[in-house]
Amino acid sequence: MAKFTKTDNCKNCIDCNKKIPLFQLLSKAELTELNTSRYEVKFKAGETIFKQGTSATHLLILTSGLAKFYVEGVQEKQLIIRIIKPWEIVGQASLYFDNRHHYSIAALDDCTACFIEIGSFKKMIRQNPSFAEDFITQCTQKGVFSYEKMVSLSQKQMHGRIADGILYLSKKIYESNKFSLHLSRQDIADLTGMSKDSAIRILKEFHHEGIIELDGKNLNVLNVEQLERISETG
Amino acid sequence: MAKFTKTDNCKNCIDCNKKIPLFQLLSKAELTELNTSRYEVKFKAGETIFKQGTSATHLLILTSGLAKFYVEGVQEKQLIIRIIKPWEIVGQASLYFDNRHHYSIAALDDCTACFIEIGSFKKMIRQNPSFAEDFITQCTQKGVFSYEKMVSLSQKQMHGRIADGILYLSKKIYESNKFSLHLSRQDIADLTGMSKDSAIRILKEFHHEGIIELDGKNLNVLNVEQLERISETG
DNA sequence: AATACAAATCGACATTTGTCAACAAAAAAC
DNA sequence: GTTTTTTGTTGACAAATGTCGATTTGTATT
Repeated sequence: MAKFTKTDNCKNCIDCNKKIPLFQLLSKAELTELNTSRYEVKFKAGETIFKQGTSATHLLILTSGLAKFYVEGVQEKQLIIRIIKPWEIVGQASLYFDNRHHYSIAALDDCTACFIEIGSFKKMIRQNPSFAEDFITQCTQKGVFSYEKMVSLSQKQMHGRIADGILYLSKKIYESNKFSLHLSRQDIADLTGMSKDSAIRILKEFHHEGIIELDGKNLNVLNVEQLERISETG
Repeated sequence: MAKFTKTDNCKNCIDCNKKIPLFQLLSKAELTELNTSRYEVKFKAGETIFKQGTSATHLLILTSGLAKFYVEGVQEKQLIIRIIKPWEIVGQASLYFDNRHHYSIAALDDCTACFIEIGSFKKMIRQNPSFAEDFITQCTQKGVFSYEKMVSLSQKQMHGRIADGILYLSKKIYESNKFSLHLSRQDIADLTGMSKDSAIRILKEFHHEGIIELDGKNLNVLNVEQLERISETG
């Protein structure tokens, strides 16, 4: 079980101000108010942070570590929608809907998570229009991202989907061509909607063709352009 | 080309009040203000209402007819995300993002469309917190819908996807077990992420098994429970 | 009614993808 | 350091799905 601990990552919401663009729109008084309702918990790699179907009372912000955001599909299969990085606000989907988590989140790494009570967050939305606007912007961006993901999952063949997955990790998550993966092969399969065996096969193929260099968890993208070409042609 | 016409469907935004829940949160003054920036256009079946990639200056509300909301994927293929009915507000995704349409909308039927200028809509969001909240609710609902769609597209086999498609049309769009389809077989394929030939095959199969009755465009869902079972098992 | 054209249908076949079993490698537990 | 367990890897095969061409049906036009 996760330990309930105060950490040094984020002593106070007023500090978060610097890390989270959305919070820069809040006054010091508002940040102080958010701070009173927040608490922080540490999770070990593999632990579940949010479980699909449970009730949603708090929003989540990671202050360290990485997590996977996934939905539980048919026959125990997971579909990883995206990877969660520090300073991203997670939980919008449940905010005004039915107060249920419609997805699960699990730590890929040792994580520190800050939880913000939904009520106080909603209050900010009501009283601070700029905050509301920025929040809506984030929701709509996620919408566009979803459409692209649907196209990838439903219209591209395995090579295209793996290319999309690698490009996503490289550009959006690790922001580097060379990185040490937090995902297992099964996770990569769940991210790209295929069987683990197929994911391994395509990764190996890319490796042999010199598009990537993959040794265990160490991934090095050698030819971004070709990955992008594969992504576009499907 | 679409004719620019005033119609009787929606003479005034103040009437829309009755049809669109979101608009019930607006004061008469606010509705009047929205009304000044709106205009109405008729589209014939097949015409494009929004084209992916063009700039988004207005939100759309159908006052009559049906339309398909789709993204243009790889190799000219379309992925139909959902069907648009009258009194639903469309265009959120572009509102605060980059003012581009990230999807296309085409009339499936003769349609009457009401266009609301984005600026005046944004003003309502800033000045009316309840309006903003309700709007956010809609965005988050769409998010949850997207996750379910991704699971359907990526984890279910053709039978499950066709079942999902039929259930969606029956429950959400036509709100009846028996209806006259506005979609072509190709559209059904684009909605469920498969080839036209495969869609036809599965539909025929369902027909022969007595799950549905399908004659041309006339669809009658005979066994909802079985469709739901097929949807769940994938 | 005759024609033209698009949509729907179907079977045969090719390709893609998943499954399974066996094994190797790595990590965790002892 | 050894054992156990998990994770990764591979090939052979089976199942799912797409493609193609031929044919039929339906719809619009003359």
